[in-house]
Amino acid sequence: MTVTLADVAARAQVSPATVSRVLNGNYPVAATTRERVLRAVDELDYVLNGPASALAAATSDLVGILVNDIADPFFGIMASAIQGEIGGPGGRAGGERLAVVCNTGGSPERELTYLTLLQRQRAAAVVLTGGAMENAPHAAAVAAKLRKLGEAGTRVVLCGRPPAPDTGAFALTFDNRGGGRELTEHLIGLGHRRLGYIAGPEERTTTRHRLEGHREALAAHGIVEDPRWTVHGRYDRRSGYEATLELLRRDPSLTAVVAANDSVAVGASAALRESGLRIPDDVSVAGFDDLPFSVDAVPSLTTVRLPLSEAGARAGRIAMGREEPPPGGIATVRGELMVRGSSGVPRK
Amino acid sequence: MTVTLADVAARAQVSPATVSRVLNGNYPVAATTRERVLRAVDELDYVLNGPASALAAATSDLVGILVNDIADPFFGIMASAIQGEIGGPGGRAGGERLAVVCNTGGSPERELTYLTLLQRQRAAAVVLTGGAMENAPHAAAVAAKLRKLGEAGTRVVLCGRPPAPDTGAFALTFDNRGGGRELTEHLIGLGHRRLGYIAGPEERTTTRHRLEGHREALAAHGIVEDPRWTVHGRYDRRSGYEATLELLRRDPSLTAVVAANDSVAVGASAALRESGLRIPDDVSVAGFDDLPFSVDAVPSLTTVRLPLSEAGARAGRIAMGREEPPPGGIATVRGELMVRGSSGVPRK
DNA sequence: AAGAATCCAGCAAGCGCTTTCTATATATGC
DNA sequence: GCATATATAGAAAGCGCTTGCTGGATTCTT
Repeated sequence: MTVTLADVAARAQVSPATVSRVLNGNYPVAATTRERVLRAVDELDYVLNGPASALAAATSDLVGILVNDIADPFFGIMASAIQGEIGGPGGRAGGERLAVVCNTGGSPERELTYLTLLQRQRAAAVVLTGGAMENAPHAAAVAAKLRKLGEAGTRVVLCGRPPAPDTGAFALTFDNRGGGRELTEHLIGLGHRRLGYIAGPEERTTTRHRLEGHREALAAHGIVEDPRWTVHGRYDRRSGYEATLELLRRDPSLTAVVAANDSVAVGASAALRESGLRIPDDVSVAGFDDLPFSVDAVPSLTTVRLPLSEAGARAGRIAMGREEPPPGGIATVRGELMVRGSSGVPRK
Repeated sequence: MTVTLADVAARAQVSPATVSRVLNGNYPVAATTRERVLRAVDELDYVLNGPASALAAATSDLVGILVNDIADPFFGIMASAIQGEIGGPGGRAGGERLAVVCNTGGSPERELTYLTLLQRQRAAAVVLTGGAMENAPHAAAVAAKLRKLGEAGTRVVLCGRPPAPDTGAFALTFDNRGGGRELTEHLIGLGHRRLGYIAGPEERTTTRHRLEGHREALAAHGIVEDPRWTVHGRYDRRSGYEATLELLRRDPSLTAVVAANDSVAVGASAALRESGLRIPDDVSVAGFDDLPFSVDAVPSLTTVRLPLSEAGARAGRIAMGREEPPPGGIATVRGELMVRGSSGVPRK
């Protein structure tokens, strides 16, 4: 059998209550007693039973982090930053929390199931990262879940996600629309008038906002968009590669390709190169996020930097109640345009 | 108050026991009764209390995945594959398990603390990914923990990590040494005789094995290594960049740079380019892992492909008891040499 | 058609901890 | 020195669920 609190108590010749108090350090215990208990714990190699503790105390030390794709550094970086603030192990004693990353794979059902599982575990906090699905019934279901979680005392924070009104969740929203606009404006400023756009998956807020920003910029400069200039795909390299080929097929006269994110942009670059086009001489390329590899692309990628680490850290602190939530519960995080080698004046 | 089993039972006019059995589906319940219970669950929006359930049943549905750096796709890809097999949500009903990713940040203490936390939660399984620290006392502590976990019924699987003898853990080990040897042999075959090596952090099995493979290849071809040719660093781009500058300073006559992994290789490439050296005309570059971005590097990166996804999936299945563990509990996973544009014959 | 086998549901005893309340022992005030 | 605060430890009542056991109602056997 595994060692229980009672065993420790017996060995230290105290009551179970005392052992519990020593372990939790939330009640005065005489130094000599504490000493004795600690020794017994050590000798017996006792490990607290988490579920029992959670049940009795009606609290848990679990913090959930939901990500769309854990293999994507975009999420990895945020998750890492969040986890860093959760303390996880490494934080000072007592505040030991198990930060767990849950990979939804972009599936609405999994997102919901994970939320239920976390609710079931009575998680102390939940951080949802990245764009939300825009499917109406699902959005409503998620909102309902978040409200429930909040009511049960779980702190809910959205990081890089639009606010969820009436759920009590705090939101750190990325200004995807603004970033998209700025990026395209940069390209327009260089002289581009025929711009292809590789969008992310449909029904995702991130996809829509970035695309809207792009279109705002076009509209602001009186550029009439050709419907053939937009292709939807996934947020990965391969998708960028294929979409670019498609774009080129539809309109070989494009002088710039704006991608939904950096991975897509890298795929796009590969497709352009293989099509015999030089970057940026023949076609300019732009990404979004400024992931670590973007600066190493050749030529280095023009993109919009999102402070993923900073935002994640802040979300983590808010989730832990260690930082004041933003006024109104909502804060907008801006991106910063990074002009690099992949964008230049259009070819004649 | 939150809804409890008893509330559901009352509403469905059955005993709590029956509700529990309906929910767990491990005991015969009349169809009409089940129907009634399910309706009550729905109407009350009941969510099982995880800790209570885990306590009573003495089991948990938590599966832990330990990674060194969640922001690194190397781990992200494995974690994703593991989680995919854990079922997590998405697996068929009943088998719902919460796969949680724990980020150790490469810190021995955090690794240990996470293991304790998982032990505390009575995790159903634990998968440790990536290289282990070689610090002796720590290794012993981890081994002891793993043994304890195993004894408590937690299935322990190592993925991309050397076996931990006498712990009962199953191991899917990457053949880092063999891969390193093959890679360097390729370079030697091209004619290189002066090869720089950017190793990972010291006291890590992955670092050591790859380096040993490299040296085996050198030795096998009678190449005497200059101590100045090896630099240690972290497993990231920046480290590769700095180490390469250092390498160039120490011996500008190097004709090849072998990196501990792809990220480091990309950083190395950047440093070489900025130093006015062409790849591979002036200096060849090689990485390890074959992460997704490696094929997009310019020139594309010669590297050793590790089947991260496949290995992770297999580890996940073994952890879930859905696949026979390898004979002897240990399997070696080989890498595959990917010769691409970044390696060529040495300059004259 | 009576006894045996089969179903299905309930009772109740925990699972291992936390915490309120109570009891004892020592310290403090006047 | 006696009454009153102040520490410290214990007793015991759950927390919400699972499950072995029990028993009444059905169905099967011969």
